[in-house]
Amino acid sequence: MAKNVARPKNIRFAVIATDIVVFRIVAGELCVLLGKVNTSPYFINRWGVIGGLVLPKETVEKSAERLLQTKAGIGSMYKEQLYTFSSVDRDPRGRVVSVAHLGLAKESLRAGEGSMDIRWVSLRALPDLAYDHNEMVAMGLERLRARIGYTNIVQHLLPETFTLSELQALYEKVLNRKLDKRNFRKKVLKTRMIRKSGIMKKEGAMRPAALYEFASKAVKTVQIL
Amino acid sequence: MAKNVARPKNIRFAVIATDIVVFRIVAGELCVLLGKVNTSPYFINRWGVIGGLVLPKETVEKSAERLLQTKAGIGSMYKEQLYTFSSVDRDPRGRVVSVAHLGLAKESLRAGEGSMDIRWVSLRALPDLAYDHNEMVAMGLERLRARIGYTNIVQHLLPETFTLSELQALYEKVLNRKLDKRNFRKKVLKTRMIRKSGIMKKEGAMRPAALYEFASKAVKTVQIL
DNA sequence: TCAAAAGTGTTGTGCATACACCCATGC
DNA sequence: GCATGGGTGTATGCACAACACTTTTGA
Repeated sequence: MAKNVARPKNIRFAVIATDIVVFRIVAGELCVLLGKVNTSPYFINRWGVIGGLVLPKETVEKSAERLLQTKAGIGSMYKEQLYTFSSVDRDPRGRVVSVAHLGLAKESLRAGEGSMDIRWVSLRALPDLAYDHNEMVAMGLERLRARIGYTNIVQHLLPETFTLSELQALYEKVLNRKLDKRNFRKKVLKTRMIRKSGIMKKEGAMRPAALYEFASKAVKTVQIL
Repeated sequence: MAKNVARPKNIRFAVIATDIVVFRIVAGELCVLLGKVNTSPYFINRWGVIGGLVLPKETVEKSAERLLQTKAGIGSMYKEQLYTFSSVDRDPRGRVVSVAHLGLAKESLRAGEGSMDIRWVSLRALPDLAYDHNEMVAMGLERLRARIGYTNIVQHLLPETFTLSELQALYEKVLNRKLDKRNFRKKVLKTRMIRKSGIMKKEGAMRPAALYEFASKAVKTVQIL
């Protein structure tokens, strides 16, 4: 290496944190998981995504998992790294570098029910969040939109079995636009990423719908849209 | 938030670092910038990508810029965040969380010339690197490959003006496969991401080639391949 | 006139889009 | 028999892949 640069006396000046932008469909709406933030005097009763400090003996991924568990009572879910936010003044209390994650939760999952401090909030009614969390949510949504077009990660927002109409509705929610039913079915079946479960869904006074399941739980890239 | 977790007595246990995987075409080969790593007794005379500690008053992006400047004498270049590596034992000396970046350098750029500690190394002859740097390089290459297919970032590997054959050769180097000349030209021109500069390149006993330039310096997403 | 790279079009095939009606069920 | 969502096919145009020869220049 060329030359040594002046080093700060204390090289451990920063705190490492992680934040998780968790999406989930709730009552037909694409929602994000928020928790109350109270870091007086800077943020009083604001909302923010779930996050917290990384511990000395855990990776940021493990930390994200632990924080979801302890702060929102959520078990395991699909997660991927999103972006690392390192603005010097992103936390008014001091230097905090946060590794943001994208998380996807199934509708069946229950989190923070009964708690006043944890809520699923529709993206169409997103408040001003603490810190740079609005930016994180925007980035998470952008990433989700991109990735459902070429991977099978939507499965993490769906139950084990689902109808094609439900799958299409989910794509439409995430992409925020209508899709053609026949073309959607052709495309999604052509990828072979889903297959018929063999079971039918009977519900109400309607023709029963075939229930499908994902062929592989591993994240795969396939051209869908 | 639900409950408080036990916090470590010193929450500032970690060091934040950044590493930059810089690609550049050198003599027709796709190369990556490496520097000598000597962290006795763990790594003696190994190679690794350029990196170092983030300072208290800089973002990781600024830090990457500074480190490239001071360690390799490189000015500004295109950079984007790649991934944050946080394995607990990725650095044998202690906990270091590193935010890796992807960098692209033009062939005209000179770095570390004359230094024994800085080298551009062909990807086809990549040695065992220090830390988790092989993983970083692999991830950087994967990202570059994906992104040249749908953005105009190749421009950062090219001089201001270039011929279509040079552009195609670059795509072939990065993707490591041959492309059809006529189809390549049609596709790349259809995106309108490049345009004729109006100048011709005369060289040797050959038909002169039209020189092209990028229409926009901003990173844009366009369907290319 | 030769060597070396630049430049250029057509055709077939498959894929995407647009679009509307019948089906199965429970009440 | 009606209301509700489930399920299906075709025609058209567009995009992509495969493919080979002529042009321009300097030596």
